[in-house]
Amino acid sequence: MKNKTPKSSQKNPKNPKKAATILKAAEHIFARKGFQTATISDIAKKAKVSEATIYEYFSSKEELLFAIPAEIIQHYQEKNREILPYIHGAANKLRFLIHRHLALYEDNPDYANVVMLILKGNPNFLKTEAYRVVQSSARNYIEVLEEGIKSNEFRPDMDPYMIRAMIWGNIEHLVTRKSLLGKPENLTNLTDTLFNTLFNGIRTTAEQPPLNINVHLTRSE
Amino acid sequence: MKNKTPKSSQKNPKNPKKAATILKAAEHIFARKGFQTATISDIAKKAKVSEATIYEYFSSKEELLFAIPAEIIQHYQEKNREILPYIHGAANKLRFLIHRHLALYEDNPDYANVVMLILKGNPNFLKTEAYRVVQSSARNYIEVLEEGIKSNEFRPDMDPYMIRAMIWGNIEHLVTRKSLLGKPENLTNLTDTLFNTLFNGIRTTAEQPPLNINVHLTRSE
Amino acid sequence: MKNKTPKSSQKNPKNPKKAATILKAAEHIFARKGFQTATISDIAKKAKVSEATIYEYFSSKEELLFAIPAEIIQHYQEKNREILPYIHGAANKLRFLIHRHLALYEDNPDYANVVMLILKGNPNFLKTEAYRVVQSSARNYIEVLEEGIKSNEFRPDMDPYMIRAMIWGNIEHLVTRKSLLGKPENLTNLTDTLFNTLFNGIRTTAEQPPLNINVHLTRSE
Amino acid sequence: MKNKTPKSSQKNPKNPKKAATILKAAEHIFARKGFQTATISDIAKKAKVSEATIYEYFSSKEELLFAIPAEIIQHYQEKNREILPYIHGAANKLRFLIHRHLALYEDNPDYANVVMLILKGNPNFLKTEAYRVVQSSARNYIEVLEEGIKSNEFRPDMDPYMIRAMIWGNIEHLVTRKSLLGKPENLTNLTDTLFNTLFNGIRTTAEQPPLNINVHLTRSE
DNA sequence: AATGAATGAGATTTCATTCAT
DNA sequence: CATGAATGAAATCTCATTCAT
Repeated sequence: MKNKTPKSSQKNPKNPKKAATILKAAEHIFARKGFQTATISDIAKKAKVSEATIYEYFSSKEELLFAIPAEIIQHYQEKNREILPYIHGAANKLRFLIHRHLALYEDNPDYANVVMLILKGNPNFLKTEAYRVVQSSARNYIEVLEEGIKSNEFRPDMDPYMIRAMIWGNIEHLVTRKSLLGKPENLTNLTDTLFNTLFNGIRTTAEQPPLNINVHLTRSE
Repeated sequence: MKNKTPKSSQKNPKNPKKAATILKAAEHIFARKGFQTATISDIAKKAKVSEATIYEYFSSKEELLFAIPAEIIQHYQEKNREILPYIHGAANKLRFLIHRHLALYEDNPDYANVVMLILKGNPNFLKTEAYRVVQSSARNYIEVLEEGIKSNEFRPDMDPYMIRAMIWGNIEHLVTRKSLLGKPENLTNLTDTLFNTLFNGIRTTAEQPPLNINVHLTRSE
Repeated sequence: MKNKTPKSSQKNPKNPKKAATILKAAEHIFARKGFQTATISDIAKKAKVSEATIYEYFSSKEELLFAIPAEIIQHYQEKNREILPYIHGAANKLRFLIHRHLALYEDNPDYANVVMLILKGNPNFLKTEAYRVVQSSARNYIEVLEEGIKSNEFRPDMDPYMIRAMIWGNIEHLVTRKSLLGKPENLTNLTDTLFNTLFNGIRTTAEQPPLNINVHLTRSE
Repeated sequence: MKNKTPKSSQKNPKNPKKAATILKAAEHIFARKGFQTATISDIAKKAKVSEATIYEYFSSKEELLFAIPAEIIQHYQEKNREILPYIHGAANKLRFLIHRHLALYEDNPDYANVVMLILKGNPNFLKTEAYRVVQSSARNYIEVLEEGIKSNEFRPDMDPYMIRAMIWGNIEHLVTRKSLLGKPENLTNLTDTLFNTLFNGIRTTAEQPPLNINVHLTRSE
């Protein structure tokens, strides 16, 4: 007789405004308490709804967590796709992507916390629709980097995937530090440093063995 | 997050061998199940001791978690400190550090999992003794980078902290990917790619700063 | 067991057709899921009405359950009362009752499930109007059995209540088996077996010790 | 990472006495409140242990329920098997089984409640080990009935399975009535009524096969 | 008359942790 | 030293039920 129906992970958006309220509350609480420590009760209180109401909109605590990035990342990627074509040159595009990436986290510190401290460590997130969008936004980098190679702006021997890992890793490292230590107060300011370092490397130009050309002017006798 | 009275965080190492067994078991279990999902019972079973015995050696589940990196990171850093002086040139030292860093995670995949997916998201880890060692190992990078500036191997205008973030972030990004997706099968192989990119940047050589041409006009007698 | 204020147990039959639809749906769901496991939501879906509508017709889940037998048993008993007078002889009447009893469950397997697996275990059902009708239908048996005693068809020393318990128990046992195990595929076919066994007992006739009467004819001297 | 181990439904009998205490408490509470209405908390209070302790011994509320009949039915059946061989004649054996059956419930009214009102309606019970024993005890009846046919004590045309259904159903009907209505105060007293009715039927003796009268005419000398 | 939306009210279950032996 | 046994303390999640529209 027992017969659990496999709960539909898609709840009807009865009242989209309330869903958004709950999501914001969840983001706030998760960002401060972590996933396990945060309770549905905390979130319900913050959102000023009953706990049961949360379950009307999200079928589990984890689904609630995973729903947090969905909209923001979607919007982020759409805007990227919209603007990129207007930017000239792969290097400029790359700088733009880096800036956007940093701004995303700078403008949404709670979101940054949730992503860096909670979602990144949760393998189930990989199965999420939101993660699909993350992947698609990662492709931006690859496309721009390949464009730069074609246009001769970037070294042809570089591996776009490695470069992306470098950028992505750098950004996430900075964001995580900010989340945990508050240290790099401002993130977007670092856009140029990051870009320039990546673009030029750290080798001192002087290091490039200067060509010493000794020209001996000899007076012809 | 939860922050109970910190108890005697130093338990008598009654039987160091058993402590090590427990730690290995914990690493194994945590790596596979995550912190919350893993149970003391799981770990006890794996270590073939009773749950109560675990509490003889570690005063809480979280302390057990934090104890995992202690030894490995200590040993890692000591070896770094030991070898570094024998390496000539900041660039070579930097390459060495990157290699060691990648090897650390490559050689200890369970440890990598624990660090990337669990510890990084736990703010309490920052208060840990082990984290102190992590910080000290982070200083290696700064020292080497500063040495490189002094020795004119690296650009004087670069920010060592930013460069370190770049390297560190890149490495952790790669390691996390490997933990979650298994993707970069081999990590240490990437040492040179990472180093070279960082060293030379991605700008095509054609656009590199113009050669310095020193013209010495010598009057021939 | 739980016994909340009994509310207005008589709801206005706003739309009798809809009430019937809901009842059929409830019977279907309860029969398959049991009382606790079945949800109002399940029933609402099956009946294609909203959950709130169910509460327009039935004031609680339990009242809904108890409403299921009401009509069917009423109709069953009315028909019994109607036909019985036309049957000649207590034995024939008894056979008729058994047949009807078996047919009731055979023709309504969902109803059989609900009665055997759910209602029988619920003490609150005894306070129900429907149970009153069950009792009155039980009286049929008593009346017929007593008639049989009077008419000398049945042993005068038998206890009608015990006999009824025997019949009733036998039938319910068979029906329950069918509900749970599907085993006696056909129920009404068993009417005669049941009746004959009851009527004749299981003692072999040969077993009745033959009376040996020795008659000595003596010639008077 | 999530990885629920499929709980072993066999818990170590750490302390058999405590397990028995819990079982008795559960029987008591379930008998009075029904399965759903009874709470683990109720049972824990009655057994004077914590709720968690109950879960040390039984892995779920339902398993706790199913554990109730295990021992009692086992013991019941063992005793039956032990005594049966000493009884002479199928009829006597049958009377014995009926008596034992009634006594089982008479002597354990809480147990009777649990079986009649709760277990009988739970299809999962059929998958239970205890149910296996019930089945084996049901086989007693069949064996005795078949023996009676062979020995010519019982009619050869009777269906043992039907007869068993009759007895079993009758008994359960009486026990259920007693559980719900308290009505047949005494159960074992009914043994003979039940047996005799079954044995002789309810047909009036007048209609029974005519007596055999042997008349020996002897000529006196 | 019908229902979408909201929630009150708990119960089961899980573990980390303790303590007496 | 080691551990078997016991439990305190919550948290998630489920539904029957209500009410405003």
